[in-house]
Amino acid sequence: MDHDFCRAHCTARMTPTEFSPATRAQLDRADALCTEQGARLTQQRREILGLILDAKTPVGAYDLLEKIKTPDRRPAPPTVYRALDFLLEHGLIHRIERLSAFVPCTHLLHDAHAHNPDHCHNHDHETCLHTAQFLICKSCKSVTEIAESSVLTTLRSICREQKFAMQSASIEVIGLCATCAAKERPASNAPRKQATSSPS
Amino acid sequence: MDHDFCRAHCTARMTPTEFSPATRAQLDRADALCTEQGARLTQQRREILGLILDAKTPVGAYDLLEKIKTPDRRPAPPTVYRALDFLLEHGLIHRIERLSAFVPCTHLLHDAHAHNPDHCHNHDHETCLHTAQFLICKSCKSVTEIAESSVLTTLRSICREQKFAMQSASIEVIGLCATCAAKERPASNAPRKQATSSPS
DNA sequence: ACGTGTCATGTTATAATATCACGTTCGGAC
DNA sequence: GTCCGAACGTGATATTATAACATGACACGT
Repeated sequence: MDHDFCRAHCTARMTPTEFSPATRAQLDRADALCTEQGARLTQQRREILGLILDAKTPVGAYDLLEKIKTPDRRPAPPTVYRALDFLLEHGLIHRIERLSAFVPCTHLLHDAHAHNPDHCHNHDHETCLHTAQFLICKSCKSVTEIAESSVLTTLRSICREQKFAMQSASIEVIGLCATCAAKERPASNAPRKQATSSPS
Repeated sequence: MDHDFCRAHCTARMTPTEFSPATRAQLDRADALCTEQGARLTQQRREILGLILDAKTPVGAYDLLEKIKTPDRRPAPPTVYRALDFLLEHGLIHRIERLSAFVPCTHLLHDAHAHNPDHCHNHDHETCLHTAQFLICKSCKSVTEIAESSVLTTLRSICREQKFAMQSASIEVIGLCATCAAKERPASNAPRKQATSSPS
């Protein structure tokens, strides 16, 4: 049948998700990083990473699983988890523990000089420490990665004192982002009127 | 029947788990804290808290569920989760996100002057911020709560800058405790950075 | 005593997240 | 080509968490 014939030709898959040029640029950078580490950013891993890059909020494993389904292809959870493990190991994404969800690491998001190793204050690849800090909005689930190196420095010195061999750390601050905080307090006990309740 | 008669008397349950005097003292303090907050540390919550206090490492919800089972009584998950929610809300335990498990808050563990509110540098009850920092040993799962208030202060100021309304934070450092680190490195005198490339 | 409200608990089912085990395929080294 | 290890497919299952609704226990006013 035509169908089989077609599949025999397009050996593995239909063109997967199409990403925007900006996303593709980020993916290409990720690819370069992997190559440099002697790892392969396969099509599948690339697709998962692209979806995480494009999402505005953290994405769960099963969300990803849904998104990569096609009429031809119904991947199972391990497919996604394997890709996520790879991306985590290579420092391309972070896991937000509080949400059981994933976000891209900022060093992929910010512009193209990305490859200069010493612009990464927070990603100390020397010591294999892939660590970051997040502000997580309880209401809209948005996540902001912050890079306050002093926090990490402090933690490191505490660990040294205790002879604790630090490998990584997660710092997650829960609360309300500026936008949501404004919404949730329409006319609270605050003495001042806070205007500017701008709708999103 | 005898059985019904007995139950009518011992209204709710058999003596649940028996705790050591030390644990009981901690539970009594927890009880006092609750009362002060207008909350009730019921028998059930007390039992769950006692089990968490007695455990040497973080305890999972389903571990607790197993432990509170008796021939008479086969509680379901919500029973445990409700107790845990209560204990979390009242600042008696912490959740370790990385392990999906629970540990007692140190202010219950350390001695009996407990009730002086201002010895709690780290539990800013004024602002309802119940936050702590943990060192988690990957190998033995032991967890140490540390109280470095400067970390929290730094985070708070970052949040202020970004107009982020901080409600709580989890800081979890992963690595190897002194004991396990010694075990895992039988004879590494190498000053060079050792390629620990694929441990986990 | 009687309803009534509230907090705590019981019970059944199911959702959401994550891993195991085992077989197949793919890509590169030789 | 042959071989090997990494990557992937697949089915089953483990682990963690919550929804939805019913019951029990107790205080309070009447």
